[in-house]
Amino acid sequence: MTQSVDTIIKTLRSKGLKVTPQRFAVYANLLSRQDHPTAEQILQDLNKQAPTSSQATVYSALQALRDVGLVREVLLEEGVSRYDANVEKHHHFYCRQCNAIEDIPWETFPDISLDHLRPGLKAQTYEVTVYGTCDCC
Amino acid sequence: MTQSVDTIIKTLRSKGLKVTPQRFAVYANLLSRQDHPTAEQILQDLNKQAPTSSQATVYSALQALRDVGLVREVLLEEGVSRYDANVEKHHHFYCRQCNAIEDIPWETFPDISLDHLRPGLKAQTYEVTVYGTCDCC
DNA sequence: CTTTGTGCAAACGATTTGCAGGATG
DNA sequence: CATCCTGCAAATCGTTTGCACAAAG
Repeated sequence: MTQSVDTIIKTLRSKGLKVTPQRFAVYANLLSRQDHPTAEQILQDLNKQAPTSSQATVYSALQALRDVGLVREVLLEEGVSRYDANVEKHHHFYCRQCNAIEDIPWETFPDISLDHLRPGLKAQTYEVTVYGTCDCC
Repeated sequence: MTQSVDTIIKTLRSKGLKVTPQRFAVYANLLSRQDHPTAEQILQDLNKQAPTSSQATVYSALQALRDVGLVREVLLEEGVSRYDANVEKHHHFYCRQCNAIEDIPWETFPDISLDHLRPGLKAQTYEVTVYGTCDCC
């Protein structure tokens, strides 16, 4: 999942986004982690050593990345958006104990047929969310 | 899904909740609708004719109902919690156009085996979320 | 009567916005 | 050099809380 600086820059440019240190940092940070951090956590992480980004900038970077489809928003915890740089089809596991979110590979479950939905609903995609507890809990 | 006044009162009592007009109204309102309203929408609805409940009361009623398992919180829209009086196992359809949320009966999809999750994850339940557009969109 | 619920207004936390400077393509 | 981005502070929105009063069991 970790990519070279050049690749990241090319990806951002290919989506028409100007490459700034802050935006690069947000996206690179997200690509480098396997958890699903909140905007606040990313901000903390980026400013751990030295201040590099402001709050508003992190929020707007995430918005831009989401708008161009490089980042997905995950709504599983009350009150906060969490972010995921994995935009391939996949499912999620949510730990009710520690609120950890983990990706589940798409192939883990057999494909579900959406043919039996009530007529009138036009389905585009689906995903499975599994609730439980993880190792550390 | 609509139940008699008596049944609703008995249900609330059976969960150890004091039956007040406001709490009754919130629960009855939720039972009577098939959409998945926000706290704000319930408040509006209840106070449409005449003011019956305050904002804080609706929020605390929803909290109480959720705590005893009579109501489920649905997190599919950014920034808001929506509520569902259907606490049976079921799936959800989310309309990306109008943000409508609709229940999908559990039997619509074949049961998924959770046996192939990475070892270490203890699954309790799962649910499928289908994204698409609905009739009116 | 004791406990729990209600209502108001103020407090809160996550996210957004307005606007003046700065950096990018 | 025109456009888009950054940072700050103030604003907004959903939700929670403190506290005095009222109602339920």
